[in-house]
Amino acid sequence: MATIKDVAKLAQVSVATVSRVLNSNGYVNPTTKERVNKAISDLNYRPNDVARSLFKGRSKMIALFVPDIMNPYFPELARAVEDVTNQHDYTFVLCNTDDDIEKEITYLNALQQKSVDGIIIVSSTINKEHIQHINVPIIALDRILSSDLSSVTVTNREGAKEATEYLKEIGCERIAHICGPENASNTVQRLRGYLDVVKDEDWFLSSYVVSGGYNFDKAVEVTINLLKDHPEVDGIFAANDVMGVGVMKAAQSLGLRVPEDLSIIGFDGIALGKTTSPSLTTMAQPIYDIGARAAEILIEHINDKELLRKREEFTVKLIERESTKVRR
Amino acid sequence: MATIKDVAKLAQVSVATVSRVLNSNGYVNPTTKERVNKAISDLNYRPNDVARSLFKGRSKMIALFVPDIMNPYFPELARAVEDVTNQHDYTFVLCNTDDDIEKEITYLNALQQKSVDGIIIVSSTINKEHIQHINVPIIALDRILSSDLSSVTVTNREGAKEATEYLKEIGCERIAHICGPENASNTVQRLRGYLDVVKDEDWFLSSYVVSGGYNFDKAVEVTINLLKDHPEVDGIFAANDVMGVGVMKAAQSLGLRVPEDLSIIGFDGIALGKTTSPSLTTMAQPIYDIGARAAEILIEHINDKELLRKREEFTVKLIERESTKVRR
DNA sequence: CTATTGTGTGTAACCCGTTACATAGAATAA
DNA sequence: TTATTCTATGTAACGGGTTACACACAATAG
Repeated sequence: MATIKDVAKLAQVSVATVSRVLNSNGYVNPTTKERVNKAISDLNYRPNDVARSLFKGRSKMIALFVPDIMNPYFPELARAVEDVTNQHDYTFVLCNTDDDIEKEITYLNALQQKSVDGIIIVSSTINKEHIQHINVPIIALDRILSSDLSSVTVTNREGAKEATEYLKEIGCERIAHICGPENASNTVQRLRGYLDVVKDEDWFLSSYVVSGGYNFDKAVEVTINLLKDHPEVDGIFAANDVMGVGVMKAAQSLGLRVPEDLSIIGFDGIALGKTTSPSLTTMAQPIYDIGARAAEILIEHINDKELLRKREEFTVKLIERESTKVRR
Repeated sequence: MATIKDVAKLAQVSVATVSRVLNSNGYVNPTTKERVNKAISDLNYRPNDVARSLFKGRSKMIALFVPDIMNPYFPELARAVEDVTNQHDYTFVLCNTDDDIEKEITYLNALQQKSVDGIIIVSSTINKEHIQHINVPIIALDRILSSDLSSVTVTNREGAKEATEYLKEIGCERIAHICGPENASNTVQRLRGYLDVVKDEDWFLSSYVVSGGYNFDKAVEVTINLLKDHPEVDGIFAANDVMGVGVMKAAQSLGLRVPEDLSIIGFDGIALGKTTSPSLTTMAQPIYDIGARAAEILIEHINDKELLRKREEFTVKLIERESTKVRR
């Protein structure tokens, strides 16, 4: 690979002049500039980003932490972050953390050593202390990690409330909830939204809430148990779509008709919900927009270290599909 | 951030000695070593990887090109590559190419400028010429890009043949095929496997093959048309699971029972196939293993520039689920 | 007892850019 | 006409590591 010295030699100028041409700063005589550009293209020269990074202390890389890219919520998020990242000439690094704090810390260190410019984090385990000594901008996504971090989230509680109310509206009289893992903040929010609607109903039982850990197989299993114990349940709000589809699978395996016998609503709005028969009604998040916005805010922080903390909250939107009865 | 000089000063040695301790090479007196290690931990020093990369000309980064991480086949692949990558202390860079050669070339250049150590590519557009002047090891995944590249693929043709034969065995008498996009090499292979079985059947019609572009919505659409034109079709081999689920959706929307009226088999073995009712019978690829193996071979190439080209082919395996009639 | 090898450490060049600073001629201002 | 500013370019330090080479002393060999 040609270096800036080779270009300088061929164009008969100093490396400083070549650098000026490359970065369009300082004075360069148009004739000289042309000579340098010719040398650059003749040698097919491309500046070494590593050397640049070393001097600048910045690497033009952005990392995204997700628990597991195999969870279908994350690919769209990752895609959004990558797209924005690329538009701004950053390179995108993906880190699967398994919500394992050890792995997260290892990544945090490795990325710092690589002078990564910023990190977007979806995590249930990282807290203020883990990141206080990190001098790279961090954005919390989907969940809030620390009071002094910018974040992009959604109206989990309100959305959950709306989902549950929707089930009531269409005529469900016993509504259960399959919630996520206890340690995730959005599990708590969505559960609260559900309880906001049902806790004062005379039919409400605490056993109408069971945890499916945001996991398909677990959701199938707990739903089967729930429906066996409580055949009166005619509506289920699943805290995410993966579990919503699990609930549908469970219902169908028990011979229940969806939505005639059981209405199901999910949360997230991932593509999976469109593939089932019947397709899944859901409270959809603008997943791509969330990821894109997080990346934009991160880049703002990178460009302006003094930028104040931002908190942005997207609203979720009901998508009526086939897993719920038609509104009367 | 502390530098090696700070450590050297604190430990009262030269930077060379610190470097020797860090890299465990050369002679270092045990006492000195201890002093250096103390200084390192006192300062919480971590070597700057950018400086290291500049000197070494290697960055400890590996990139994966996929058409689109939102296609559910790729997250598992990406996960595998990332896991292996991490085990060997590499950082994982994900690139969504949309099978757009412009984007691919842009990435190739950007990664070279970053001294990336190796690239794993899934692409239908990149060919020999695009990569001949690239001096970084490249592995072709899922599809073969160039005769001189190591690759990891699956037995597409044999798997397709087996899938089609399976439909025959369970009693299907008119078997159609929803194929992938024309430009993908595995589309061609899977189509050949299908034709190997059916081309000499007296019932076979060329209109039994339609393209669904590996896409859910497209597959739903073309299947509806196919089944309207050819109500005699009682078995469909979809070239991937996403389309297989689309076929199921189409069949159910037409009021057909699966598998009683129509048996459906997919290809890939992604998690999606387990979520539907009925669940999707498929020719499963060992997706994780494929990705992991590609990453391992890449690392072998990185460590040994003289390593000969390797061609590894994984076999696919029938997973009988509920979308096909039971074998008589 | 000298020659050789092993041990332990430091100096400085190198990787490849960027940029502060120096220099100098040309253009403009006073 | 002289002072000042603008234009144009070069030299060299710098970023933070790694390592070739030099040097010195200790241990072992002959």
